[in-house]
Amino acid sequence: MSAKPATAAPRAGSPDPDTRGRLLDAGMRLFAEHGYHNVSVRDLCTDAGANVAAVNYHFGGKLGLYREVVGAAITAIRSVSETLIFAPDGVPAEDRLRRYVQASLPLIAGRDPRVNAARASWIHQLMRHETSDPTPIAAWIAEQAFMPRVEYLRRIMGELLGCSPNDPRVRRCVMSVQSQLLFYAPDKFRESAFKGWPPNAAELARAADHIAEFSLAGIRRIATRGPGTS
Amino acid sequence: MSAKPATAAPRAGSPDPDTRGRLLDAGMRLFAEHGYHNVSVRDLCTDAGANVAAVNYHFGGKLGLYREVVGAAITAIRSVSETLIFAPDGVPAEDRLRRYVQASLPLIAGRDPRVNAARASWIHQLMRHETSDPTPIAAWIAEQAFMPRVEYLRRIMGELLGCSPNDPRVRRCVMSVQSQLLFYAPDKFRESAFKGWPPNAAELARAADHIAEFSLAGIRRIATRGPGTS
DNA sequence: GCCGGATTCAAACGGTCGTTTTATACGTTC
DNA sequence: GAACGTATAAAACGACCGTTTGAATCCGGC
Repeated sequence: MSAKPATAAPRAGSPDPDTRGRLLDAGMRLFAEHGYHNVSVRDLCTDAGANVAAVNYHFGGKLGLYREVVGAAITAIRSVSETLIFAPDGVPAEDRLRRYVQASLPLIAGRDPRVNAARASWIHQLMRHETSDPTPIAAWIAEQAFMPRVEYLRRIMGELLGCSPNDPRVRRCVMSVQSQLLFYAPDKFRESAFKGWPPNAAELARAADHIAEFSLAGIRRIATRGPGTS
Repeated sequence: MSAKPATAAPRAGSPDPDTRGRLLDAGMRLFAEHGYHNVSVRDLCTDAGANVAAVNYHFGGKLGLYREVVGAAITAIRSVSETLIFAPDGVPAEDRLRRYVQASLPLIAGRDPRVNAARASWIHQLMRHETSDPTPIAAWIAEQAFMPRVEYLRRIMGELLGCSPNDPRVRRCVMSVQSQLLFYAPDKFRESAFKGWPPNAAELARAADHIAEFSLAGIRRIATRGPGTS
């Protein structure tokens, strides 16, 4: 399978669109679908039309390919966060929360038509796999892909509650919102066990509206109670 | 050729406290910890001090042992639901929801001192594994262990919202509450990625209080909006 | 032509997997 | 004591795993 010249260095600046690229693509799809541990090197190479040895040659091993693919997904999700989820500080906190919820939910569920569906929900499917079966890079994924959005939510929540972002109520309200959103991440168990799952795009929009209003009311209620302990 | 001894009762009334019982015990601990796919028959037999062939002899295979162990856990969790989580219909709906949340959370997190910690959080750890890597009995687990509590929550929610349990708002409020609770299920990813996780018993009690008040306010807010669509 | 590095390939490595086979010991019942 | 069903034990089965090997192939530069 050689129709490409592939002039100079293999990984430095060269385009190298052949085997290496197809392996990255296959890794993105298969790892998201089945998780790191449930995809074999032979699966990847068959899908990419490459030889079994290609993964070791180009990435130094299965984990090397995983690392690279996760890195690409992280930069993708961070740029999506900046453009679609976050809003300038001038916007009222309530509206920023609504936007956060409305934009996050289709992204988490992998159904945002504006972005490559695979690339968008990728990191969430992947984190769900890490949840029960962590790889060596689990902490790195959390720090790079997850924490920026949590920090953003914490700032909003501090404003809504009228307290420091370090108040324990902030943390608990952040978890309340975030847990409702993550509930919609692709989930093989719910898909196979519950009828009507996953929800379609229209239902997803209604769910986002529900989560925003439900949570804003909850936050207002928590704000009326004194600062909590711990 | 023999997966089951045909004639006499190998499982019914016979004491058989030896290998078979130790395998069930090992299965309960190891499957909950690592999930079905990440525990090998040799792990189980080593832990139980049995021969590799014992699993096939007593349970007809690895899946047979899993089935039996899950069945025991399901009857355990259902009896716990009856005694600790549910309340009679006479109790006001708000109080029933509070009780549901307060009792569920330590159970889901595996930190209820009143019940065998392993047996209690068992089914939740297990469902988390099924989430990313389902076994053939995933749907059965959901139906037997999960749906009864969801149905109970739906009745409460119908009362609180003042509408039929079939109103779509009921379903969405149930998911809002349930997602906040399930967020606290044992989770290797969060453990390895976030400091301060998992929360201790005191923080867990505060979290339950937070979830109850947060959710009750959210529900009251949703109740003021007309019946939703879908 | 030929060289040298980059890439691909078929084959095999050692290892673990779930399961099966074969043989041996134990406890009853005849 | 012989026969029989039950239970455990050691060894092996075929399949798959991630990785490595070593030879074959390509291609620009000499």
